[in-house]
Amino acid sequence: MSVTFKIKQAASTAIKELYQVDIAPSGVLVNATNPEFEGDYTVVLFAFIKQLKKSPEVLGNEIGGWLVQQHPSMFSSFNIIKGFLNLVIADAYWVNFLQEQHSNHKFGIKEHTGKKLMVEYSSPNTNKPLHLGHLRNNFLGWSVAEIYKTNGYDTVKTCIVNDRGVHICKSMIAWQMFGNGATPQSTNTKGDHFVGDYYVKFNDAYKLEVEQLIAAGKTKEEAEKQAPIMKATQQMLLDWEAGNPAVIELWKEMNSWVYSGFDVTYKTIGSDFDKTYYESNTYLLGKKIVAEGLTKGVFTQEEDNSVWIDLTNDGLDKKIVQRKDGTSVYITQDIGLAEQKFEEYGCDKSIYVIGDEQNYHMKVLKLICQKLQLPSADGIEHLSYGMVELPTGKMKSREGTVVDADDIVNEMITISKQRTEELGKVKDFSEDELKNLYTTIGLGALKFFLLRVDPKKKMIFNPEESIDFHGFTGPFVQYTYARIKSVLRKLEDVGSGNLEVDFNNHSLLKLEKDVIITLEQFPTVIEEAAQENDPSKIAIYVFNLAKTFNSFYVEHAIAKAENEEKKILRTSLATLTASVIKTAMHLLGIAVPERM
RNA sequence: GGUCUGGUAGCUCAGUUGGAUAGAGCAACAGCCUUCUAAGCUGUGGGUCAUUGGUUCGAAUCCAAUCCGGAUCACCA
Repeated sequence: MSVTFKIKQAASTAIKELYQVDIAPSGVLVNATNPEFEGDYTVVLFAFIKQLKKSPEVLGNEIGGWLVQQHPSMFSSFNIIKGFLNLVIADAYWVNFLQEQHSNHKFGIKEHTGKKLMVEYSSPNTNKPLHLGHLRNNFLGWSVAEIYKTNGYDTVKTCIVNDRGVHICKSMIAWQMFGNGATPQSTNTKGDHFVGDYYVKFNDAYKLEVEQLIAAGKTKEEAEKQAPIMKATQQMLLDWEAGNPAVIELWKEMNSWVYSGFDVTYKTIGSDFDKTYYESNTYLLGKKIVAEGLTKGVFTQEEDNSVWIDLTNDGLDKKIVQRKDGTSVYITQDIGLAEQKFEEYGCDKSIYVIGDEQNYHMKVLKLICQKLQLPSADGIEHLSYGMVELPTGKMKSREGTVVDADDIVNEMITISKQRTEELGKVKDFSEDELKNLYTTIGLGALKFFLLRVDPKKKMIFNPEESIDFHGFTGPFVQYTYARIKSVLRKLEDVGSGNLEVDFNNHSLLKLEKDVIITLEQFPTVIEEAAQENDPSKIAIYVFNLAKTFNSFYVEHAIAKAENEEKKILRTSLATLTASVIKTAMHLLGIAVPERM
């Protein structure tokens, strides 16, 4: 149980005992004490003065006095400034906390709750390679799943691959026209990039044809419709849907190239999935649900046989759920897939990691599922994230301003190699160890950078300046970890004592206490991160912890502490800090090196 | 136009259900390595929290209006 919650409880009890008034613990506001005043945590009294008809001073003295008297092991003293009751937590309390947790490698990790979470993330198209925006998606999805795992959930990570449709056919047509039988192997190109190149070639050829048609007197609209390459593409989609063997064969082959490319990228960045759904298998889903919805009266059928739902009473629009030819539309497929997922896994909650341009779609999806009273409905949550933009604006593939995922990952690894070599601290590492270290640091920097920002907000990526290895970054936290481990290794050599020293009357130094207070907040932060589907809470926390520890580290010696008692205390402090950093970074998908 | 969303230091971002003099990092400037890893630490400067009004003991936070961005409003996925 967290300190702040204990304070809330104690204050609630105090008010009940002193004034016979019921105030729930959650109704007590507890903040960290402002650094200029004495105290660790502060109870804000303003909310109670009206109800209890006492001045803040009297109230503070009575509650503060009661707390110190009733819980001497927790509160050592108090003071009142205006309506703020500042509480000093007893050093013995903090020391006790440290003694209990210092060797607990699972500090902050909760027991299994039996609840199940599904996270759908990544969801690539198979016509081009991944870019920076996909990385944000992948890192968020993986991290959120891990955060829930730590909160006691069983998790299922899924991916829906958008493997069919016009965009795929574009790459296929371009390959038929310009490929001359080339393959990723024959050109020594990564499969997803290989196919992506033909997607670009398609667009170039299409643009040219449209220009020629316009020059021949067509309107822009006519030209776009009549361009031969576009007509061929649409014909190919029809052939695909009709099951034309040659088209299906080509489609399978080109997709397999893309998957082999994706596999490499996923392996590097650490994305993995328990279940992959393919849209080519799910795009016909939902018909049964439409039929059920019609009998339930949730949907209505028009004269042309198309089926609709009217959401105007919910502040939304009318939505089509089935075309007049009886085929499903996007939203219907999603409803069908939601049901299929629920039937297969029965998760309590299902988080969709999807860009914020689909906010409306996701709102409609959940609402329709609720109206249909599908069991999956209430568990649907949209983890909506903002776009990654460049200083010059949005990334546009046409203008060549897309930051390719493989490129940026490689660049980060290269930079981390340079920095590491400049510093020259790991010259004794083997080739493999060095390679691992560069990857750990490079990916750490990239993941931390993309996860440290509130997912809901769009973010700006400046290739020159954004990637830094100092300050609020992954490598800063990794470095703090490596430095602690270095100290601990030295302590092992000389043999450190255990915690059997009597700390009852031990008084903590300011910087020691700062670290312990921060450590104690970790479990609460993990809970908040899950509640809000927000890994940035973890990133901000772990940076703050590393910073606080570093301030302590430069000021006070651990291995060469003033006396044995201090040495043991600080060793356990460092041990727990390292452990929390490791756990927290893991929640972000970031590894921590023993040395760097 | 309707709906949603954002505007905080030169730049990138924090800021819990309203709480004390609005915080970090980067950049700038000034310091700290014969002592546990300087990818570190300490300090300085830097703000009309878009604007205006309202709610109250108290507003960056809540409400209203205005200004400026972005997303969305497909029988595409």
